[in-house]
Amino acid sequence: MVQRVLSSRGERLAESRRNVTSYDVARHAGVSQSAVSRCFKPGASVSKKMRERVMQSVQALGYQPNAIARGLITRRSNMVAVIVSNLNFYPEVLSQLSARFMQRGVHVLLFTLDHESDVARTLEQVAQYQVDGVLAAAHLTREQMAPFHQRNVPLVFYNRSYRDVPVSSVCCDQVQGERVLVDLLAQSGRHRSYALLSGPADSVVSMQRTQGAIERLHELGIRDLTQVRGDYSYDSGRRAVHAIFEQRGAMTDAIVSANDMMALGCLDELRHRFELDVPGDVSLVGFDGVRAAHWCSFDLTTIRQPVESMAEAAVTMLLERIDNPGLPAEKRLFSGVLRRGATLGH
Amino acid sequence: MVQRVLSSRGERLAESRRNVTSYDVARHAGVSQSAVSRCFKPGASVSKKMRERVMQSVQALGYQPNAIARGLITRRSNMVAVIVSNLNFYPEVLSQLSARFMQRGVHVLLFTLDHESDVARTLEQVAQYQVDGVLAAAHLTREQMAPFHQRNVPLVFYNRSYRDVPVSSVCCDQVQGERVLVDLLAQSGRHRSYALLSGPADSVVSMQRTQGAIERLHELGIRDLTQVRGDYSYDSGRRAVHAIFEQRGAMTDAIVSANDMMALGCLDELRHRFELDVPGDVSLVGFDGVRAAHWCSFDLTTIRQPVESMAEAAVTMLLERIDNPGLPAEKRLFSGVLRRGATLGH
DNA sequence: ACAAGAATTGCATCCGAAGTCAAAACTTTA
DNA sequence: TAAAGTTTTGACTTCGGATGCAATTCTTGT
Repeated sequence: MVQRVLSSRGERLAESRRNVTSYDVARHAGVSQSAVSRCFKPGASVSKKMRERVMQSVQALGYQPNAIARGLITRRSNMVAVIVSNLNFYPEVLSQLSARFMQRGVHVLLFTLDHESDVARTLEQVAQYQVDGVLAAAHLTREQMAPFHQRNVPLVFYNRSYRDVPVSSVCCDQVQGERVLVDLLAQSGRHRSYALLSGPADSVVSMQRTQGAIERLHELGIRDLTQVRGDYSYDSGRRAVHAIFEQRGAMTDAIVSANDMMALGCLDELRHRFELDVPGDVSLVGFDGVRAAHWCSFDLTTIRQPVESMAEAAVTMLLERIDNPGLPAEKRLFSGVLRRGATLGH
Repeated sequence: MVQRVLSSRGERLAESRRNVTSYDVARHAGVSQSAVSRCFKPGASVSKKMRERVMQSVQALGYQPNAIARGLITRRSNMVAVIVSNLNFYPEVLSQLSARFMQRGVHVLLFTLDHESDVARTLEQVAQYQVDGVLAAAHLTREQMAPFHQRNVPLVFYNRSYRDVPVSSVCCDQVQGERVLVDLLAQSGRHRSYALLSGPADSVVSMQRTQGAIERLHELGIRDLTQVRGDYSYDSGRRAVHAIFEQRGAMTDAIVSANDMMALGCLDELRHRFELDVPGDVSLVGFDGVRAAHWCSFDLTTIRQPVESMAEAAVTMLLERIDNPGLPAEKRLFSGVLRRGATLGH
């Protein structure tokens, strides 16, 4: 049957199954394969006549260069791996990153981690796909970074910095942001009792934020504070309110949440379950500056991460290092932008 | 200089720059390259002794098969393209899709479209990367699908269906969902005047929803309704309220929004700017079932898209068709799940 | 111990584009 | 118009792993 298809007129059919290759174009145009290849390379030495002839055949056959084959020989896949842990806050980040990479003709191989646990398996996959670079919004151990360094695959971290490892990163200054928030709380009302709501135990970002807050509270002479833990989600924010009030009765009148989602959960729970007034009875601050924080129902006081600038910086840093592997590691730290909402007593 | 590096002891250095290949492993283990390759192929004929020897060298050298090279010869990249238009509602979808693909060892090449406009350029890229399949949550014209059909690259649409084109899709039944909502509105209160808030003009989903609502309203003998248009965003929902009241005075007491985000915008604007009671003064329904719709501040009545089932179905359909290109196109339609919140008068 | 059969292994080739280098085709100059 | 110089072009090799097929090794039965 296949035989029959291939005979006589069958060439068409057979071709539609196979991909159109540069050889096909070459034959059609009556030139060599190299010539075709050169027509797709920007600065190559090709005469006008040649280029026209080739392009005509390209059009006629609907030829598309095979990026896989090209990647094999050039050792450049034009793909980067983007590794994100959870998509809670990251949808905004991811869409920024993706858009910016695409704009520069780089393709994104997406890896999502459910529990920051299957990192090892994921990294194996990343390595096999010969990506030109890795943008990680997830925690890697030093050992896990090693293969990339060895193979000269640049690695840029998003919102994870490693104090003692010379690796590039783009971060929002969690500590400073948290200090600003605490100062604001301290100034704006005389709060009797503070509660800190942190994120998951394995989140470095959460740890930094909580630490930053504690540090500043201590400096201000406030040592008496409740600490509870959530998982960054709205629901865990709601639950946290109960945990806080159980620990300290209704004393608590200032809550510092490690992110906006949990803060919104707190806010709703305070208002609707406890029928408390925010900011009348309790002051509340978050961190991130997610969309919902700006909604009229909430109007949360928070620190907005400059996602656009950070994404731009991360993308640029990575691409620069791909083009120039010699560049040293660099850590860029962005300040968050205070957004003063109505969740703060005065 | 390179010469010097290559001489004598330099082999090491040179190797660390280059990737470890199956040849390197073969040499190290004293076997042929084919043998190494076979050790990585599941059902291949390899003796225990051989496998052990090879794997030892693999460990020693830290060999990772090159997925690009493999893809070239097998014509299977093990990558699928996921094309999403905007990430408003899609973060949830995307994380579902990504997780499920990863789980099955398939890699996701992500393409995000800002304006559903640069589809053409994007598709070119997709074609060049030899993906095994395409999962599109964006609108393609028939001509844009053609190349994939020709090259036998399966294509599955997410929430876009094409009545007359035999192409696979997984959709939520927009029309039926909207009818349920309208029925609920009609039953639950005697509304004087309905307003329909639709999404962007080029969104097929929005069109279906709006049409579904209009159809059912007509069937119920309600012809007198206001129509305004938003862009799916919270802010456009807020603006829409003004537009509605400008058109019909304060007559309107039922708003049917084409998605949740805009509905939430309406809700906030109604309550906070207009100081109206929802559901006392105005009833409101959305569509999608996003997380925020469930938050206590809103408790929106909406139709939840069964994202998990839909993602699972889409992934399965695509992978099945990759493994078996003969499978016919199939359209799967999921019913939305009514979520009755507190935004409905009675 | 030896032939027949089954299981392994290695050789050679292929996938599709890119780059090297020498041959061929053009220009310029004397 | 021939020689020298410049630009284009094509033959051939390469990237790294997979696979058909022949050669080899290992079983098994007699």
